[in-house]
Amino acid sequence: MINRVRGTQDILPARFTDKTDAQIECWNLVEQTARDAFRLCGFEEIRTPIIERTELFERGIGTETDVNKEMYTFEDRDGERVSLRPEQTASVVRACIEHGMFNQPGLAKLFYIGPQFRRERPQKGRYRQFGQIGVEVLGQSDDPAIEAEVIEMLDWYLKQLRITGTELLVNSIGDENCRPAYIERLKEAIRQRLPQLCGSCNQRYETNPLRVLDCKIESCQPYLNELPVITDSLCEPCRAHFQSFTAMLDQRGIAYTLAPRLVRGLDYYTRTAFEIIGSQLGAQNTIVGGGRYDGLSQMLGGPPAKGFGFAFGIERMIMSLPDDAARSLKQVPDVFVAYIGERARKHSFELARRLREAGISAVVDLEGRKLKKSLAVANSLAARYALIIGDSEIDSSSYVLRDMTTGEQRNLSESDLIATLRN
RNA sequence: GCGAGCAUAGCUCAGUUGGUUAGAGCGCCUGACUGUGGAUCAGGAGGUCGCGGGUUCAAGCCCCGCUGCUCGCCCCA
Repeated sequence: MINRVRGTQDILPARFTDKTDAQIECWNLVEQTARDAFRLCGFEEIRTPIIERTELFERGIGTETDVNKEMYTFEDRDGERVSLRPEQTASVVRACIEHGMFNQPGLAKLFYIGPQFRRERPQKGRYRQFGQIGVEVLGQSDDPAIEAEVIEMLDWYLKQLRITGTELLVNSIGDENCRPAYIERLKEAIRQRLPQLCGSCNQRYETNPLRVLDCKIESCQPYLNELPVITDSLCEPCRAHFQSFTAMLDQRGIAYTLAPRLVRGLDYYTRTAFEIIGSQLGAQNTIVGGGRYDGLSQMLGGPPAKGFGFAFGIERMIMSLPDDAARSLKQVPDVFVAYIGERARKHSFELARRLREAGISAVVDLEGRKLKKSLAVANSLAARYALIIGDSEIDSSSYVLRDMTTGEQRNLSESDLIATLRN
């Protein structure tokens, strides 16, 4: 017995599993709804390789972080270091640079859907291979209208999925002009409180002071509230940008909460950062994270370009879905064709082909079962109708169509049959 | 990287202070019903009790090691 590798999942038809984030119906719902919602706003799909040069991710993330330890990295036969993508923003920006997409007029408004890989300890809603959907807007403009539009689109998407009870948190984390000075002020303030703060806060004081701000430890909370917030330290352009952004959310009637302690860990993030949190999952309650990353293109060796985007994990989105979300999506055949005898069997295959040509999904018994067994299979597949064909049906060119819900049966000619099955 | 829990049929689980042939429900197969599913009834298949070692007259049960899974912590691009 060879099992799947740790932290990966098989996505099965719902009738084979109760685990919603392993049901193909849920995945299709989340993915298809995204494609539809994003297309309405003029976004175009992009697919990038799941394998990239390790350097691509190291540039943006830095080599010494333990993010690196969580990458699947290996040496290719020719000695090149490659990694399974741990995120996709860098890949999308790389593709834009590589194909000169910034040279087209207007913005590149892109979305992607696909697997990503992080070698973490698996736990609830967290896998080593996980699905992610993301949106990126790249180009020369950093107009806050881009941010408001993207968030409105995301809001619409969540509404389409009937996910409610979410909260939008927004913040500005400044840029290279105002953030360094703020970080110094923050470190100074943290230094005063180091003895009172928890162990990981003490560690983050050294490695990533901004992250102290979103420590979840209860005993740290009173001290965190005393720390200076970045919103008070923004330079004038950043302050104006953020004000304009929130004003646009107001105009669009999108509710939000100012979250001055919402931060991002990496250097290329600038200005607007946001998250959408849900009530479903306790401490791990972030459903969507996003923000502006104006520094990334240049960091990857491309032209100066502004960027804004978000991403979310598909498994976690599925867990936020209402319970009945995927029920209507179960794929059931329109008709199951059952036959009696060898002559009818041949006839069934031909008839099934004509039904399929008419756009009707038809499943024929391939096992030579008795009528009774065929109907039992039709029942377990939840087929809407069963078609019963025997010698007398062939001779009279009139087939028995059985409604599997009511048990009602009608005799129909082939053309009436097709008309009925098409609804 | 750290911690906790779990591992018995396809699935969900029971299995007494260690006792002889390891059970149930659901599902699956066959039949009652030679051309009618779901309901009922009768029968059947399916298990190296995760793996390896130890204790014992005797281990699914106790002990040790390993592996796997799950859930936390850390981290979260």
